[in-house]
Order: sequence, then C-alpha cells, then structure tokens
Amino acid sequence: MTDVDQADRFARAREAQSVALIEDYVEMIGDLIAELGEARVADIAERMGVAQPTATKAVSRLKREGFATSRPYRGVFLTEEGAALAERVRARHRTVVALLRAVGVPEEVAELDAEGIEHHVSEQTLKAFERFLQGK
Amino acid sequence: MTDVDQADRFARAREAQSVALIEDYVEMIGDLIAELGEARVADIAERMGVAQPTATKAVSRLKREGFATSRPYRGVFLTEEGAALAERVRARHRTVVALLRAVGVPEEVAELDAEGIEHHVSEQTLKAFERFLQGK
DNA sequence: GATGATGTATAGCCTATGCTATATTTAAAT
DNA sequence: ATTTAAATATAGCATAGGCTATACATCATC
Ligand SMILES: [Mn+2]
Ligand SMILES: [Mn+2]
Ligand SMILES: [Mn+2]
Ligand SMILES: [Mn+2]
Repeated sequence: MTDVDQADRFARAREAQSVALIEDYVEMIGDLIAELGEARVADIAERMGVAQPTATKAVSRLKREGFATSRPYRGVFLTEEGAALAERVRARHRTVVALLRAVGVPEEVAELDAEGIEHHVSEQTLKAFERFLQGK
Repeated sequence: MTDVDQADRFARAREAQSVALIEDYVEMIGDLIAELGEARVADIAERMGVAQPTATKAVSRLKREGFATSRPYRGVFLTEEGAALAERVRARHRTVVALLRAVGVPEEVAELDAEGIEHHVSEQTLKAFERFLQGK
C-alpha cells in the first residue's frame, strides 16, 4: 500500500469523525421530537451528557449546516434534510446493532459499541451487513 | 433506556475518539520502524496525510502520554508501553478487517472502514469477532 | 570545511468541542 | 401584576488538532 492510499484512509476516518457528532445530535433530536413532541436544548444537553451551552453551540452548527431550525428561547426542529438524515442514521444504527448481535456480541455491548462504529460504516458495508442478516 | 445511559454511551464514543488518533499514530510509527528501521517526523506526516508540524505536535502528545520518546532533530521511538499498544492495535485492526470480509464486505472497503471502526470495538466485541471467525 | 538541500522545530493562526459563570428571557406561582 | 423559578443565550476560557510561514539544525556534496 502506498503512503498516499493510507493517508487517504486516515483522512476519510477524520472526515467521518467530524460528521459523527452531527449525526448523533440529529438522530437524538428526532427521538426527542417523537417522544416528547419537541426538543428543548436542556433535554438535548442531558441526553448527550454535555453542558447546556455545549448543546446550544451544537444546535448552532446544525442550523448553520441546514439540518435544524430554531428561534431564541424556543425548541429545536429538524429541517427536511435533518429529518432525512435522522432516518438514515437511525436505520444504520439498527443494522449495525443487528450485525453485531448476529456474530455473537451481547446486546448491551452491541449497543455501546454501535454508537461509535456506526459512523464509520460505509454504504457498501451497510449493504453487505443487510445481505448477511437476510441470508441467515 | 434512561438519559444517563445514553449519555454514558455518547461519552464513551467521545473518549474512544480521543484515543483513536493516538492509536493510529502509534501503530503507524511501529510500521515505519519495522519497515525502515526508524520513524522520522517527515515520514509520519506523509503517511498520516498531515503537515509536518501537525505530526510534530502529535509526537509531543505521544511523548507526554508515555507512548514514545524522541530527541530534537532525531527519529521517534516507541516506549515499551507504546510498542505494546501498537501490537494490540495492529491485531485488532486485522480482526476487524477479517470480520468484515467474513460477512461479505469487499476487501478494499473493509480496509477503508476498518480504519475508523477499529477504535470503537471493545474487548468483548473483539472476542466475539474472534469466536465467530473461528467457528466458520 | 563551507555551502546548499533537507529535515525539524517554533510561532502564530483557525475551527471544533468542551467547560463555568452570568445575563437574559420565558414561564409559573402567589 | 409581581415575584420567583427555570430555561436559554452569551461571554470567556481551555484543549485538541489542523494549517502556513519561517527559523534552526543536520547532513551531503564539493
Ligand atoms: Mn453514534
Ligand atoms: Mn446512534
Ligand atoms: Mn484507525
Ligand atoms: Mn488501523
């Protein structure tokens, strides 16, 4: 393998990382809206396990990147794009957990590890996981 | 699932991320030493796909955390702890690639995704992967 | 051994993601 | 309607990880 190839891999992993937080926030805001009818910054912060100003800042980024909207002192909403991303991320999360379970990982551990793994599973790998799960 | 549980998961994923760069650097420095007899900052930078000062800064962190040693204008060396980490990381990387291949992921894609996934695979999941691979 | 090329370190900058402390707004209670 | 409590925003700080430009050291070459 050439140095450039490997450098590309690392660059890809770095990029995935930068997207990971967005994905987790968007998915989780979707959960809150589904469960409680709205997503308040305080709830977002509590579920993410971060301080409230950290959540506020994250929401700013989601807005800047077009995944969410909000007005001062009001709840947070997902744009169409945000809702679509949340759906994709949620489905992928489920598939990753199912794959881990299928190869013998205990449920608790599968859920734990999936939270990180999911962000590095490409479309191709996801498809392979789905085929594998069906063929069982 | 309680909010605290989920918050813990996210916290764990964040922690894994913070360790990920260290793991990649240490593994790669080990590769360089094995291949070239030494690891120079310039080579580290090239393989990581980052600028040279970025690699220098990373090496500083490795030293600070006890995984590497170096003297100004000389190569970088792994401590015992660093070499042990490199070995663990390399083995885990291989296992993750093997598991992906075993469930039908093409080799190229497996290598690409593994570079990110590996850092979120717990000991328990790794053991499950190994059992699954043996039982085939 | 002087010189030029190469490698490394340092300075200074940026963005992302955390935090605490505090101001401000909204909502609830009296 | 006030007052109080709760939620949110903002200010200011820290660390990690990027970058470019530049100073400095080492190594070859002549
Ligand atoms: Mn996640
Ligand atoms: Mn998830
Ligand atoms: Mn990696
Ligand atoms: Mn690796």
